[in-house]
Amino acid sequence: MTAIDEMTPVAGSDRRARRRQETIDEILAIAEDIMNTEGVNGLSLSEVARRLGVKPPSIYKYFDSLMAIYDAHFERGQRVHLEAVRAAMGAAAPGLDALGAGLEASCRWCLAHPATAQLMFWRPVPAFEPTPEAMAPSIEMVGLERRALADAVAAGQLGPGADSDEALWLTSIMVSGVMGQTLANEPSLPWGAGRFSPLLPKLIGTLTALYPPKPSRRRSVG
Amino acid sequence: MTAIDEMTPVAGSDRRARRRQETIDEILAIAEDIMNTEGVNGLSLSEVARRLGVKPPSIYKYFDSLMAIYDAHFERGQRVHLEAVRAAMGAAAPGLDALGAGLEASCRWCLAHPATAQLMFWRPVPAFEPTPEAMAPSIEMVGLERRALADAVAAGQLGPGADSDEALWLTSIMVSGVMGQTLANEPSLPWGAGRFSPLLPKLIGTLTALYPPKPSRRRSVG
DNA sequence: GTCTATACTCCGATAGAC
DNA sequence: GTCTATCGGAGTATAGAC
Repeated sequence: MTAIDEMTPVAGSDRRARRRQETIDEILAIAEDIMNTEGVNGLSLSEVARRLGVKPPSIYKYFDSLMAIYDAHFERGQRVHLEAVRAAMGAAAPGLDALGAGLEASCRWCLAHPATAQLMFWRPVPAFEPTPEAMAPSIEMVGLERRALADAVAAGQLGPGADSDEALWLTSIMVSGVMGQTLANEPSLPWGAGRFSPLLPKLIGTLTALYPPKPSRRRSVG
Repeated sequence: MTAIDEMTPVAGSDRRARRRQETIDEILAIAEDIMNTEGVNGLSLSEVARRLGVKPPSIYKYFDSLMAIYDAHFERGQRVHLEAVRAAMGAAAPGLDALGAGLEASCRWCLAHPATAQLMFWRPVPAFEPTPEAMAPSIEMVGLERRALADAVAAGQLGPGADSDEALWLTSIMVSGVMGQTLANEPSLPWGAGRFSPLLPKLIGTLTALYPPKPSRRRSVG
């Protein structure tokens, strides 16, 4: 539930540009705080200004509109979330391990950024439509998961049917289900506690039952 | 996406009381329409009055506040949803069939009433806390599912571990995942179409892999 | 980049006449 | 049970002085 803090590097090392970027970062962090406490729809330009210690018109020097703040936060969320998942997958063995590690990292990140996760994955603000640029990281995200499934098939951990859109959608349903129930019912419990989050590994394990590998020549099975 | 229409029977057959109840029903139907088009948070007393053809103060003759409208709609949603699930389960064979039929009926109902479902299961309005009376049907709902799991164990369709809280939570995760992905990504497709809703039976089927029945003396296996 | 001032629209809710 | 009138507040956004 801490705000995304990201030291955005600034192109020219101009002091003014750096100061400006800091203000933008601060606005986005405040916006996330507001959404976490007031709900995603509770974000307002006026409240951002109030907490930043300026008057509402000043915000327009940094963002064109309230929706622009939503969009910038959405884009940043997608990007940081993607990096968290990528790092977790990279630290695990390719295949099922990487898939499980990535999905757990995704859930942990969503639990730490509940409002951002809702904005990204549940679209509770009808008036907000993310720009294509903001959506870009999510395409890469799908690619990561797809590759992990293919690796699992290549390693003999899953049957060939797992290298498919269907398997991808099944995993997204499982993660979405665990996250949805966790965020709605026990948002303040740490990951691994409560009724739902401990069940993620068991759910991912069902992929093995859904796409059983050929029993011959499989690697690393206990 | 049609509004819940419910002919609420009125105690005394007084004409005035009947007319009043009709107005209340109409207000709730309008409220659902507004939430379906403007988002759950987009509900406003003024808009209800506008569509009903009266001035905002008149609404207060029927509901004490905006939150009272949320609560009445929440309570009605829980009740009607429960009845839909109960009917579907009652028409199926006890055990896994009834469980699957109930969960599918639940999903179909949620897809037909997306805003109500979000209000009931995702709580997107932070200022709204349902009253205990409004929550009551959801307890009965859990009982129905729990009984179906127990029946499935008794019938030898699932192993004894399925008569458990864990199995209950797993099914709720599966349903929540399918519904969340469907409502967020393909809310206007009919049930059974698209990427996610066709996968519900497959997910429920994984219960058999998670809680395998004793291979002896099982009934009705293909 | 900050501010004041302003224009505008919307909201929930209440008082009191009819 | 309807209305008018009103209160008090919220919000987004722009114009223009400094």
